[in-house]
Amino acid sequence: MNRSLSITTKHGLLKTPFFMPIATQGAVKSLTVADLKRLGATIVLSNTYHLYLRPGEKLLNSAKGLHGFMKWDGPILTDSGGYQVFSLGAKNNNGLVKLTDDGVEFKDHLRGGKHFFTPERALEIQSAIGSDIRMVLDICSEYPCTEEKAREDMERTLAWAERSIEYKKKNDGDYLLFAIVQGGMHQSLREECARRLVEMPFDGYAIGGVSVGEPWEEARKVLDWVVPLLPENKPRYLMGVGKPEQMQEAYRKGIDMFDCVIPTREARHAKLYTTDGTTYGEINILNEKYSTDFSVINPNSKLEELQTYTKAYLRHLFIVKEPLALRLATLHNLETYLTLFSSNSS
RNA sequence: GCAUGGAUGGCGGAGUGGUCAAACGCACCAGACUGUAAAUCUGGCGGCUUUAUGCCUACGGGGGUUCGAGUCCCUCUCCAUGCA
Repeated sequence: MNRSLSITTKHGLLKTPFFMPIATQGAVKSLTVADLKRLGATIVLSNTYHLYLRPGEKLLNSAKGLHGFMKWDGPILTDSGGYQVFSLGAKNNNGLVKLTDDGVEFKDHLRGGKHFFTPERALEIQSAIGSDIRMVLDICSEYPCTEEKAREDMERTLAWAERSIEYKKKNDGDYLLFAIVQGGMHQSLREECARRLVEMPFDGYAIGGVSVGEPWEEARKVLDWVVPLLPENKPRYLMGVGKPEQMQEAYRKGIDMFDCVIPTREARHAKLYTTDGTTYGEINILNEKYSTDFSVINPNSKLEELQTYTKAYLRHLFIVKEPLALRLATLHNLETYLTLFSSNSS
């Protein structure tokens, strides 16, 4: 079953399934927009919290949004900052984040200043960014999480989803709004959350609260509980997952959209994700055995640099800390990730 | 030739009588990373042993003092600086 949907956005038509390279701060680290086009990226993901801190809404407004600023003319999806509540706060329990029913108070990680995000505020900032697909502010339960805490997070996520819908109705609504299913690793919560969200008129539904440290088996179960409850005709987005095989499995289970920091972050850490078109592998290019491996980085690449430069050369660039290493590795991993579904969807 | 100060692991550099196979860097080897506080973090890094609170060899060479020396003494070699 080759599930495929079309998603219409202000900046073009998207065809699922697809992977979204992550441009948290308005750039896919080490790449240009032209690189992204060459790689065949159709959409990028950016981040409300980070862009709110820098460059800030005011500048984004005068730059004609993130599209105008970074010169990407395709669709942009923005995460709401919900994940930063988790990664800056809940995950470390460092007092940077305080949750209430109304919203979340942050101490930002740069200057320590206080900020208050509500679901409405998160959408307001996303409007300054001008993203095509906007995520509701949610609460990502940590792993592991008691049922009691997961329910509290879920109830807030649901209430915030409702408020987000209201906000969209009252304001310029020329964008797609996605809800996020939470509920930890608890089947009843996940199912309840999905059912209640589906009753609200969202343009798409994401599954959040996975890839937070749980074994893949757990995430797989969440997919099995939630996906059947989501509407067939609306896009389903699995947030933050994952390894190539995990994404393909999730696609088979009915997921349409993916994002993950793995290809870009790990590229900068010298891990290369390889494929021969059917199977996937990982190599640490820093390993000594590549010091004399003069085979090219990827003979099947559509990028000239990847079928020219050798592995031994790339390893050398990493060792001497040449910035070109980060760029080549990032190009390589994204190419692998962006061709993940090219055989399934035709 | 005299005087003074040095000589420590691949390199730099701690250490002045025991808890030193030797801090900390660097280099090297390996691992981690899943809605990016991440060009980051973790581990290893004399030899042997599967492991170890294990054994062996080690702080320029040789000799000595001491229960015990990288640390104290004598001597040799080399290096640096100063004076002849």
